[in-house]
Amino acid sequence: MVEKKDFPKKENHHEIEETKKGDQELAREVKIKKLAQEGIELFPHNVKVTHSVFDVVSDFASLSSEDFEAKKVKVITPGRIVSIRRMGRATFFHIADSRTRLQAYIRENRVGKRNYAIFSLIDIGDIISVEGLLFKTKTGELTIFADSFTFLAKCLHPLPEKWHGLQDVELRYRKRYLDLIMSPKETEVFRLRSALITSIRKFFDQRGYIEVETPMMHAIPGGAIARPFKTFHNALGIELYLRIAPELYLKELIVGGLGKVYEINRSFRNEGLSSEHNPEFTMLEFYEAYSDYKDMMDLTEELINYLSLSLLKTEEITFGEHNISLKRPWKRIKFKEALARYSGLAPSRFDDKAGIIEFAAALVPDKTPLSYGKAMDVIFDKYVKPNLIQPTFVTNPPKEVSPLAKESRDNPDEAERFELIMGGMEIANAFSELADPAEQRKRFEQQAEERKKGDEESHMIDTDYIQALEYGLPPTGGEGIGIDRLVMVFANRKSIREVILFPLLRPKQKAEGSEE
RNA sequence: GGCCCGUUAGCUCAACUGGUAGAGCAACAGACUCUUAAUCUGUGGGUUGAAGGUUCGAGUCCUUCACGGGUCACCA
Repeated sequence: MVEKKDFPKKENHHEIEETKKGDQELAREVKIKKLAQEGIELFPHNVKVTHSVFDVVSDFASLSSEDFEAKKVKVITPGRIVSIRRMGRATFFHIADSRTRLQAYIRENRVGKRNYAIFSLIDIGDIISVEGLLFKTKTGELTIFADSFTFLAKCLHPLPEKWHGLQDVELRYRKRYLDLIMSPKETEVFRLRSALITSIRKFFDQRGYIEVETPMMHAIPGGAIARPFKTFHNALGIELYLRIAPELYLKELIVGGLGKVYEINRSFRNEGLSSEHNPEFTMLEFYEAYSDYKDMMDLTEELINYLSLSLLKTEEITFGEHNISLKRPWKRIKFKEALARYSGLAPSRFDDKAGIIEFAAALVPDKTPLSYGKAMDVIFDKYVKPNLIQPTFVTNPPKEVSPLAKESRDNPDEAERFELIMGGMEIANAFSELADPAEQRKRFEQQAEERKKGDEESHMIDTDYIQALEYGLPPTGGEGIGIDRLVMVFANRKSIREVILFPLLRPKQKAEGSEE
C-alpha cells in the first residue's frame, strides 16, 4: 500500500501547474530534444516576414487559381499552428493570427526529406513562419505551398480542444492568452474596445477638449461616493488612496482655465465584484466650462450615437434579449417620476419621507438606517434601473446623494444631475457642477456627518478642493461614463469580465496540507 | 458577505436510486501526396478540486475548506 507521504508535497496551485507534466508535455520535450540535436533554433531572435495571415487572406482570397499560376505570389507568413492533417508524405495545416486562419501545404518532395522529418516534430500550438507560393486547392481554399518553414516559438503545452475551444470560464479569465488563441471572437471584443476609446478621443479632440492625466494616488479620495483602496508612501510617510474618481482634479483644471478637459483612465473602488463591477474600472470623465447638465445630455447623446454609427454602423444595438435604439432624442424622465412609474407607488407617497424610508428599508433589511435620499436611491436601483433598457436620462435625483452637484433651479431638494441608464445599467452620471465654495463646504460637512454615523462611503472634507472653488469655478457641466459598461452594451456582453482582459480574480490559494 | 449551482484525462463532456471511472478531440505507434472537425488500425493517459466522515463499498451521501458561475446587498 502506498503511503500518503510518498506523493509529492503540494506547495500551491501555481507550483503544481508549473511542475506537473502530463504525457503530452513529455512528448513535446522529446521532440524539443530531437530538434536540438538537429540544430534547430526554437526561439530565434528575429524573423523575416512579408505578410500576416490577415494580410494574405484579405489581399489574395479573391484571386483565382489562374491568377496565382500567372503571378506566382510568394509570401513569408508567421502564425500559430492550430490544426494539422498529416497524410504520409504531405501535410495540410492551418496557421492563425488573432483574426483569421490560413491553410498551408507541405510536401516531402518539395522541402526535402530532412525538412519534412523536422516538420513531423511540429505540434499544434507552435509558432512558425511559412515561406512559399500561394495557390488554391481543388476545393478553393487559399493555401501556402511551403518551400520552407522556420520555428518562431515552441509551445510546450497542448492547446484546448479545437472544436469546442476553451469553455471553462475561470480558465478563460486566468489565462486570457489561451482564450485569445482559441477564440478569435473574443479578440473582436477587445478590438472593439480599443476602437471605441480611439473614437472617444477623436470626438473630444475635435471639439477642442484636451486630454489630461490627473493623479491616481490621492491624499483624500473624492469625486464619488465609494470606499477606497488604501496604500502607503514610504518616503513621505503618508497614507494615500487609489482614486475613486478623477473628478475634483479635473474641476481644478477648469478653475485653472483649461475650459474643456477629459481623462480616460482607471479608477478604483473597494467594493464587491459582480457582473457589472470590477474593482478597477475605466472611466471617461469630461468637463466643459460655460455649460450645464442639459448640455451634457446633448453631448452624451451625440457621443454615443456617433460611436455606434462609426464603429457598429448602426443605431440599433442588440443587447442580450433586447434591442436598444440609439436614435436621438433619448428619453428624459425625472427621478421622482421614474420612481413612481416603476415602483407602483403613488407620486404623493413620496412626500411621506418616513413612509418611503420604511418602504426602502424593507427592501434591504440588513442596512443601517437610511436617509430619505438614500431610501429613494434604493427604490430606484431595485425597481427603476432594471427596467430602463432604452437609453434614458434620469434627471434631478435627491440633492443629499449628490454632494458635488448644483441644486436644481426648480426644487431645492433635487440636484441638477442626471444618470444615463441603458440596458438596465448605469452608464453615465453628470451634473451641473457645484461652484459655490460655501455651499460645497456645507455639503462636505453633511457627508462627514454620515461618515461619523458609520457610512464609510461618504465624502471626506477636501479643503484643497474648496479652496480651488474659492478662486472661481465657472458654470460647468461634467460627466463620467463607465467605459467597461459601454463596451458591454456595444459588444453585447452581459458580464464586465468579458470586456476586461484581466478581470480581478481571487488568487488560487495554498492547497490544504501544504503548511509546514 | 448571504443563498443557489458547479469543479471527473491536456480540452469538451458522460457515468441511473451508492456497486469494475468512459467517449470525442488532443497525445503516442503505424498506413496514407488536395486534406479541412481528414480517414483507417492499434496504444497509453485519472490521488474524480482538497481534507475529513458515513458505508462491506463513495465521482455519487454528509461536514469543512478552496476556486468559479448565478443571484441579493454596496458602488460606475
